[in-house]
Formats: sequence, C-alpha cells, structure tokens
Amino acid sequence: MAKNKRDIDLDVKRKELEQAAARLFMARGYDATSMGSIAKELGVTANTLYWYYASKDELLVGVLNRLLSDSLEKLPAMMELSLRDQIDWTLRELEKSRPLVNTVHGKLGESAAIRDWHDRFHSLLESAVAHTLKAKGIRGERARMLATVAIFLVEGLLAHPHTETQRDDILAWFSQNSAADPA
Amino acid sequence: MAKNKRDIDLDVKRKELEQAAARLFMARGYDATSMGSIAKELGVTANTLYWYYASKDELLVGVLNRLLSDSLEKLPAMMELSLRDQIDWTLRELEKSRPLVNTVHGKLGESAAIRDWHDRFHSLLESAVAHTLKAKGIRGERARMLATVAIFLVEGLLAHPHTETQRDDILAWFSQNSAADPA
DNA sequence: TATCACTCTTGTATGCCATTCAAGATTGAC
DNA sequence: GTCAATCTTGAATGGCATACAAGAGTGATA
Repeated sequence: MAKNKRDIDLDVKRKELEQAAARLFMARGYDATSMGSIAKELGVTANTLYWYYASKDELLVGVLNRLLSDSLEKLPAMMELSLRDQIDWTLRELEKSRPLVNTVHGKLGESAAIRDWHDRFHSLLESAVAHTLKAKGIRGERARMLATVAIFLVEGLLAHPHTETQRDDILAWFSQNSAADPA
Repeated sequence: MAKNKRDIDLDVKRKELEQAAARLFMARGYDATSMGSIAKELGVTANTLYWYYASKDELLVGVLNRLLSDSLEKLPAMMELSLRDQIDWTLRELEKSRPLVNTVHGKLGESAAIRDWHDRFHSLLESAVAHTLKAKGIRGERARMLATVAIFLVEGLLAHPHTETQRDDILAWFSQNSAADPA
C-alpha cells in the first residue's frame, strides 16, 4: 500500500499549499505573491511547488477548484432558497474570495488554464440559476437569458464597492422583473 | 516660445507611445508586453519611457485616458439616442478595447493609479446613463440604481463571449423593465 | 559666439521573478 | 539490502520593471 500512502500525502500537501497560496493571493494579490513566498509558508523551496503544479497559473486553478468544491458542498441546502436568496448567497460566498475573482477575470486573456476554469464555472452557475427559474415556470430560453443577467449582476456587485441598500435594491428589482414574461 | 515648442513635442511623443502601447497591450496582453517592446516600436530604449511615465501602470492610465477622450468626443451625438441604443453604442465602443477592460479589472486590487481611473470612469458612465433615465421621468434614486445595473450588464457582456441574439435579448429585457416603477 | 539650464535619451546596474535541470534525499516494495 | 519511484533542493537562466548617473540636443541669454 505504499502507492496509496504516497497519494494521500500528495493530497495533504496540495491542500496545505493551496491554502497558503489562497491566503497570500487574497491578501497581497496574485501578481504580488511570488512562488517563493508561498513555498516559504510551508518551509520549502520555490522549486518544490513545481513538482505539484506545472506553473503558477495551475496553482491558481488548484486554489480555485478547492474553494469551489468547498462551496459546492453547501449547494444542496442552497437550492431550496428562493431565487433572490440564492443570488444573495452566491454573492456572499464569492465575496469571501473577491480578490481572486478579479484576478481570474484579469487573466482570461493570457492564460488558457484559467480561461478553461472560468468557462466551466460560469456554465455551472448559469445552469443552477436557470434550473431555479424553470422551476418557477419560466420557459427555457428566457430562463437562460435571465440566468446570464443574474450572473452579470453578481459579478458587477462583486467587482464594485456598494452599500447593502444598493445590493438589496438591485436584487429586489431583478426578482420582480424575472417573473414570467408578461407579453 | 521654446517652452511651447517643447510642450508640443512632449504631447506628440506621448501620443505615439500610447498608441504603440495600446496596440501591444491589446494584442499580447498587458503583462505579456514589456516596457522594452513598447519602446522598441519607436526605436528608443525602455528607459526613455520612464521620462514620460512614472511606471508601467501610469502608462496604462495614459492609454486609457487617450482612448476615453477619443470616445468622449462622440458623446454629444450619442446622448440623443434612445437608452437602449446608448447602451448598445457604449458596448460596441468598449468592445474595441476589450482586452484593456479586463486588464483594468484585474489590476484593481494592486494598482491605486488604475483603481482611481476606473472609479472615475464608472462615475462618468453612471452619471450619463442616470441622466438619460431621469429625462425619461424616472426618479433620481431609481435612475441611479438602474444606471448601475446597466453598467453591470455592459461589463458582463463585455467580459463574456455571447451571441448577437443574447445581447439583443438582454438589452431588450432591460429596456422594458427600466421604465417607471409600476408600484 | 560661448555659456547655461532645461529637456530628452541612453548605458549600466540592481533586484526580483517564474521557471528549468540535474543532482540529492527519502521511502515503500521486493 | 537493493531498486525505483517520489519528493526536495541548489544552482542557473533569462526576462522583467525600475533606478541612477552620465551624456546629447536645444533654446535663451549675455
């Protein structure tokens, strides 16, 4: 079972690395965080990181996937909320990683690895929101359009500072206007 | 008039530098474009750029301001369009510089100079949209909220690939639901 | 015309960074 | 106790933004 033990260690180490990386990326920003400074957190050399990840971008993807899967565990409970509360929940969840969200968007043009992750994440979110809308009786095409809008609103609120009131107003307005098409 | 002649040269050179920088930033991305490669376009050394700009970020701000003031010249004509067409126009105008928009959002957390520019740009856009909405008879507070939403939609469409149909649907939906409050 | 101050440009250098490579160290399997 | 796979490291490479001080060009002044 040697193989197995190694595999376990691998995941443990990856987890530690990704947690350290997440902390530093969020505190200082992605570009301002060197591979060396992440490695130092665990008392290893920068080179060591390259045994676990092919590049700094891949490490970021690892961090993102870990955060995502943590959030995904709470998804079933979340799906029982109202649409409005689902959006609010998503927003608060993403706010915990706000700096990373901006980093991802900034790197879309330069890193295929990050773009891939981003695209898959978007599909996931859109599917979830569209599913809820369809459950409310909204036809598929319109549900998808509204899901896209919902995500744009989440991203906008995430990227730009705003008051609680602003957020509430926007979410209330969206909920009200995302009912079935009056036409 | 020596002073004057110099000042003119300064602006000419800045313009050339900013045009070269804009081209490279958009083609290869901000991080992937070195100061040296920009300088080489004009046959000078990287150091030379530092006489005109305090840093690479400041050069980016220069590029942004130049693009912005170019667009701003067309603003009066634009203000006579319908709200829907105003948003569409803004979107198409920003699409010309799509890579830079993403760069700016990615750097918000790390560069005060860029954050300042971004905040001022947002105020400008929001004021313009809110002004149009108020002219349609929507009360101030609601107009500001809808202006914020409009900008979030523009940014969302800008950052994420989409079809013409998707865009049309979203803009149509927004126009329809940004009328005076039914309540 | 000679000098001066200001504007612009460059050569050279520093320090940081991501990433590579080859060589050690560790450890389970046989 | 040897072997192979799994980790870790030291040392090096090349690129980068940026700093500094020295030079070249140019208009104004005397």
